[in-house]
Amino acid sequence: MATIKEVAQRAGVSIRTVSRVLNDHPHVTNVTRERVLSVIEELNFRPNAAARYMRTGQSGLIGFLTDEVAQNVFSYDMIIGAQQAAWEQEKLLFLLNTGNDPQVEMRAINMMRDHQVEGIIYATLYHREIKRSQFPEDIPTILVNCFADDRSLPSIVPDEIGGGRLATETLLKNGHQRIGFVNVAAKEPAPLGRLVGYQQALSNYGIPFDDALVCFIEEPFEGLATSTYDCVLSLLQMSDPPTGIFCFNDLMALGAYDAIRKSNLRIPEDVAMVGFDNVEMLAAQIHPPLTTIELPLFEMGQLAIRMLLAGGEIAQREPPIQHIIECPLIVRRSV
Amino acid sequence: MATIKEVAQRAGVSIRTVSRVLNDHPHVTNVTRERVLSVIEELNFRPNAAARYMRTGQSGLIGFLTDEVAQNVFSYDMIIGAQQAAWEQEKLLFLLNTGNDPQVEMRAINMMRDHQVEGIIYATLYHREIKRSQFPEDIPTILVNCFADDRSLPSIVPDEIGGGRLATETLLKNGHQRIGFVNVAAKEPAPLGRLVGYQQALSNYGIPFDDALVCFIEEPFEGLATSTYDCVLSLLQMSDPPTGIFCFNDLMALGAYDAIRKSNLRIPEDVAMVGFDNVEMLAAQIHPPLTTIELPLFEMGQLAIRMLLAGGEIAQREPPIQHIIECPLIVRRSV
DNA sequence: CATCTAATTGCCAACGATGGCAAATAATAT
DNA sequence: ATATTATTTGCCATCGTTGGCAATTAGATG
Repeated sequence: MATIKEVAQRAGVSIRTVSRVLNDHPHVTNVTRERVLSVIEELNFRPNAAARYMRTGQSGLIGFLTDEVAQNVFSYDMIIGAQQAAWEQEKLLFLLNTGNDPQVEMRAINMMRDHQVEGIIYATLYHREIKRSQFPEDIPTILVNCFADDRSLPSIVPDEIGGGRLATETLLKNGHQRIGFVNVAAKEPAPLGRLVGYQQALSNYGIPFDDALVCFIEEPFEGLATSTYDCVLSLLQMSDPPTGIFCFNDLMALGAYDAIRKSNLRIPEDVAMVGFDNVEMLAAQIHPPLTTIELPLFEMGQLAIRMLLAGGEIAQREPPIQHIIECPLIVRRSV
Repeated sequence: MATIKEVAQRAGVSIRTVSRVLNDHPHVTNVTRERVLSVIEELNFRPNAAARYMRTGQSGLIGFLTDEVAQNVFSYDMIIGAQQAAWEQEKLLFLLNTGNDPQVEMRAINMMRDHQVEGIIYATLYHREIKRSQFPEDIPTILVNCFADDRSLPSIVPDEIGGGRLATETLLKNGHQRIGFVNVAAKEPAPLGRLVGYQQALSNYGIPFDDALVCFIEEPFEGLATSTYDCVLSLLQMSDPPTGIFCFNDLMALGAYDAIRKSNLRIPEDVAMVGFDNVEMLAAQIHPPLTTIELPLFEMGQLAIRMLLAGGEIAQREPPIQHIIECPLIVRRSV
């Protein structure tokens, strides 16, 4: 690999002059500049980023740490969004999935630090709280889909309550009065928040909350669709069954579809469905295509990088920004 | 961030001694070593990777380039496999998704080169041929799910023929004689290979090939499940309909499921199904769970990194290794 | 033609770490 | 005590790049 020294030699100038050309500094005659440029082309020279960092202190590197996000299809869009935003500013992204192992997490952060990342994004699969103390004080850090226990780090999280409300109101708006909600049992912001949204929507429409219409799927979540199937089946066997069902996520909606069909009911004529997450592969492909609330993962990843790179202005603001991202409705054909 | 110089100063030794401690070199008394170690701890010092690279030439960085892999849920496991293998050897992975834009691809490769990656993995979403000329000569490169036009780069691809054969034989072994194959129409290794495998399996069982049983879904592939739905429906309306169906991928199997149910047939009692890809979220969640052929993406990603890091031994072998990875059968309940 | 200013170019010291070699110190033998 | 060897430590150049400052060259003016 050619170095600036070789370029200088070949062009018959000093390395200082080459450096001037590289960094668009003044005080180089056009003829010299052209000559240098052509040698650069000829040798296919590119400045060494590590050496450049040594002088400038700018590594151009960002760490993207995830607990198990990268393992899960639901969330890959976040990484793409981040990568794209990084690309726009000529930054490179280190991807590291820790599997939510604190040991691995620590080593990972150390590795990132070794490589002088300009900042770290930490993204979680499930919306949850994390400990501030895991993260170094001296590296700008942005949280995605999670927030620090003491709120001392900027974070970007989805509006669970708003999403739950929007899903429910979508059904209400279409005339449904009895609305089932298949939730999960975890005490986390997503199930908790969406339930609040569900209740808010009902109350907005003056409909009393009936807890017989809400069921909670227990962990483990492996057979999520199957558990939902059972749950929806019993919901439909009530004396006064729901005509609309809101599922905690799209995968569960898949199980709900099966249960509804099993009960010889049609979607959306007999039972309307709204999901959550907008996993394209599922929601757009099942029959009928699922109306769902989008978790704007791409935008969240993108925003994270942009906030990070905005540096002083945004990332360092006190108190740190807690971004709550709206979750839009994606209308398909299940309502 | 502390430097080696500060550590040396604080410990009352020269930087050379600190360097010796850091790199486990001999000729340091235990008491000195302990003292240095404690200062390192105290200052939370970690050697600067860029500076270290400058002397050693080892960046510890690997570029993971994808065309659109990272955009697609089908392929995410590949990245995780790669990242995990890199982690094992203390390497960091740059993830860059180019969206299959040659311009972006070139810039991406340049950026990786700037950062002195020790190698590049290039992975494609669909199994296909790529041009050798896009890639630099002077950086070890390994292809995943694709191969170079002149076979001059090591590559790792799935055994499409074997997978197609295995899928078909799974149905044959279960007594099915009329087996439908819903393929896609592209002239690429995957559809072409799986069709060959399908034919081989039939011939192994002495069953004549009937092209009325094979259909080809045309691009665009957006409504893939829906197109498959139509296709399977007509397959089932034949005078001598198939009792087993092999789908090009799991998503299409989703459409096939709908068609089979629509025809008032049961899976697997009336019609057995085999998919391809083993997309957990689909295959394990639909009802009944889908028996499918696994595309071992995790292993492919892992192997790519391992080959790269094995360096001289494997990566540089002439002619370059063309790894063909077997696709195992995942038995669930649809056969 | 000498002088002065402006425009261009080059020398060199950093950045943080490593490793060859020399120097200093300690341990042993004479 | 001195000489010899083994052990431990330190000085310094180096990696590729940038930027301050000095040096050179060209151009303009008296």
